[in-house]
Amino acid sequence: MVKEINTSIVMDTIIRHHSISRARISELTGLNKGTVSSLVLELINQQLVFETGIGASSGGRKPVMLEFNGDTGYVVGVDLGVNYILTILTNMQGLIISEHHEDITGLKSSEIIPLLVRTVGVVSLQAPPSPYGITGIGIGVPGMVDSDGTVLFAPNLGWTHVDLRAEVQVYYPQIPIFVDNEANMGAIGEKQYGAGKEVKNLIYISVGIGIGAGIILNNEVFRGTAGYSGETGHMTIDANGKLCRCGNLGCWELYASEQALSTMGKTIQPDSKIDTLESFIASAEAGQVSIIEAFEKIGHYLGIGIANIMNIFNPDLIIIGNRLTLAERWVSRTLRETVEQRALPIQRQSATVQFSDLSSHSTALGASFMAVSAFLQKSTSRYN
Amino acid sequence: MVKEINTSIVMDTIIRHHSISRARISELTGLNKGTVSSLVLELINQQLVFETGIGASSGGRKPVMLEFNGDTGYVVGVDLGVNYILTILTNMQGLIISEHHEDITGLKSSEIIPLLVRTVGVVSLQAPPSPYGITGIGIGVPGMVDSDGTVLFAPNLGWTHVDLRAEVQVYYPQIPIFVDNEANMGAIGEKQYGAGKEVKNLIYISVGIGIGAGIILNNEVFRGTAGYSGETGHMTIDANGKLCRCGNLGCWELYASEQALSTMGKTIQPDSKIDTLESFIASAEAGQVSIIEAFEKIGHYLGIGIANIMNIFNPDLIIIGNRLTLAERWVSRTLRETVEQRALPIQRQSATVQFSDLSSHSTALGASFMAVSAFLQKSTSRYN
DNA sequence: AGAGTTTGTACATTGGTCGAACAAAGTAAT
DNA sequence: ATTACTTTGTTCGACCAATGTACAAACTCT
Repeated sequence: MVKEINTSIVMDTIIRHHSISRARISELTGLNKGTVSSLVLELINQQLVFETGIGASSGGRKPVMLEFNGDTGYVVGVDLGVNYILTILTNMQGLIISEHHEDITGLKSSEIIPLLVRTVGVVSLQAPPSPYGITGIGIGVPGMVDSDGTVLFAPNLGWTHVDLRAEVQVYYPQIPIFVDNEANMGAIGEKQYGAGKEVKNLIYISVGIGIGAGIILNNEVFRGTAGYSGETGHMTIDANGKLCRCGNLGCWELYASEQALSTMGKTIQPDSKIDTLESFIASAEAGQVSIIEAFEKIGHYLGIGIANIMNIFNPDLIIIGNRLTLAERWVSRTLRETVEQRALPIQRQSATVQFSDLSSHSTALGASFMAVSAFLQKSTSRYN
Repeated sequence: MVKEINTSIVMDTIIRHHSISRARISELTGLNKGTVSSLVLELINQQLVFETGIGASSGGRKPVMLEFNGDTGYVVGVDLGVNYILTILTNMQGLIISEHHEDITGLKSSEIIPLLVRTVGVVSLQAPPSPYGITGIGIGVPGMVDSDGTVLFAPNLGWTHVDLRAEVQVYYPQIPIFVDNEANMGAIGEKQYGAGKEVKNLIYISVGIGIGAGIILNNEVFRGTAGYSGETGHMTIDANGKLCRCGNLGCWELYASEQALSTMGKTIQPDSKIDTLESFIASAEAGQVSIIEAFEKIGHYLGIGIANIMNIFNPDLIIIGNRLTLAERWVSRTLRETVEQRALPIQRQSATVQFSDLSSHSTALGASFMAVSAFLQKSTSRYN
């Protein structure tokens, strides 16, 4: 039991430092040299770690460097979007080995899951031979997910109470499957592989058709009591504002998402069929001032909500992800100006706001990391 | 190291169950009977626990019941308000032994600390003889406090960068002192002794002149990266609303605090000197409709912010504390109606909203508990 | 070449939990 | 009352895993 914890600590240290000697692990963790030696031996036997060679001396015997064996197994990460499925195969270090993109516009919900399973199959076949094979599948979904992997409500997919984990599990009975909200997965992705590596408290704001947030506090995802935290899109920012379909007035996402953009677009060009984000971007790139101004307005309103989040959480880092990052160029300035004006000075000092590092891969990478994390936990526990 | 953890577990179990046998502790914790026996023996020797007698048999030998010795020592909790100091002496179980209230309206900040120290002395003298004596002092302050116990900014006291802990420590060099934000202390108080006992995620909303929040997530206070979380009073709820002195527009506390009430009062009766909360309450009790409507409006706006907090955190419980609880009668209805209308249905299902259980003592009790908690941690650790 | 460093392993020691046995104290049925 | 069965709490040896010490190996520096 103590051993499990120590094994985890050693494993984490090796992963974090990429290449490290036993002696240095002992220093960093405070564990005895002998203890480290024996734990490392077990990890090597499990093929989770290997010796890569001799390092540079610091005045004495040269150290034997250890590395995490990123290719000890592979995992699948799925970003199930409103109109696409992005499926990736990564090794244990988040290196993308294979990637598959599928458009699902117009598909019925009953067709989506089989297709999703098929894409998992496609990328899995690209996995090189490895000691552990495919060790897990993670899936990020645009909706509320409970702790059993059931999608309770995904408005933009039209799903209610779909037991996604169970349905996928049928096809892969042996492989652990993890389903979570797309914003949580995005937050995990950024924390692990993106801008949030060095950070304890980060909020990932997923701006697509609506707005959701993945909340990482003290290095762990905070899901709330029932798993429904992060519904920031329905935070009121205008007490007497527009009516949202949720019943509330002045919800943030009515002012600062693709849906807001679409509403603005209708005012600008009532009979145009410019409606997708891509088409707005094209117009902006072509220099259409009214569209650029629309983006700037979106940036402004994003800033208002972000200032709120700063004031409430005092995070290290706020990352803006999902589709609206495509418009960073036009929303960024007003966003930053608004945060500058509106957040408390003391909050601005400690927090950074930035757009996603991993661009469109945050969620898929986060999903794959959930599987990696579970695998490592199992492997370093006694009963595996 | 393992022993410390197990000792803590045993101690917690005893405290939580008030009266419990060794056998039952072993069952509940999963620890071996022999292990529990030996750990309990040490706790008894430390006078933290004692045997209270024989319990009821469940078909075999009668158990020896164990109880936490609440009177093994005493702690002081201070609620430093904007115009009062409330100082209490409690035993280790939060039982108030002595209480002292002091009005500080009009006092200069240089006079406050000596007075605070004096009140601590007054209540301390009421402590009965005990094995450990006064084991700690906790102080809740209406402002931002860093991890060193320095009050960085307390606008309503007019304090900037006051090293409160150090200044009090001078008078009590041997006693550990804990300084934290008043809302954090309130949240701790409610969690430990009030409505939040059974709950993992609770947000305590302190509504006084401004609004602050104490955030408890997964049973622990969440303070944010630099310790400035919970500044919910400056959450924008009206994007184009009134200008706040913080520089932002439409801050929550402009619409839902004593300061909001005071603003409304000026509109209702421009030349009246009815300005304090107490005078508004007196008017409402006298049946003055315009004042009652003002309270109802406050309730409405409180509801808007609370719905936001529900949507963001998905907590088990939201507790409204501090001065405005005095007006519960008039704000409660509109508050609940607004939350009902505005929070997502799924959030309302899992969360409860209520006014403070401990009325005006939440903060002082929370402050005293911080001291208790630190004492127990020290006592159950090896080096004490 | 010799002295001093650093790395990693070997082994006895130690702290602390666990399991099993057992004594003490009770209940329930005959 | 006697007997059988439960439950509680302690004792004691076994065992697991971390620690400290010693030491060999490998290296640097003078």
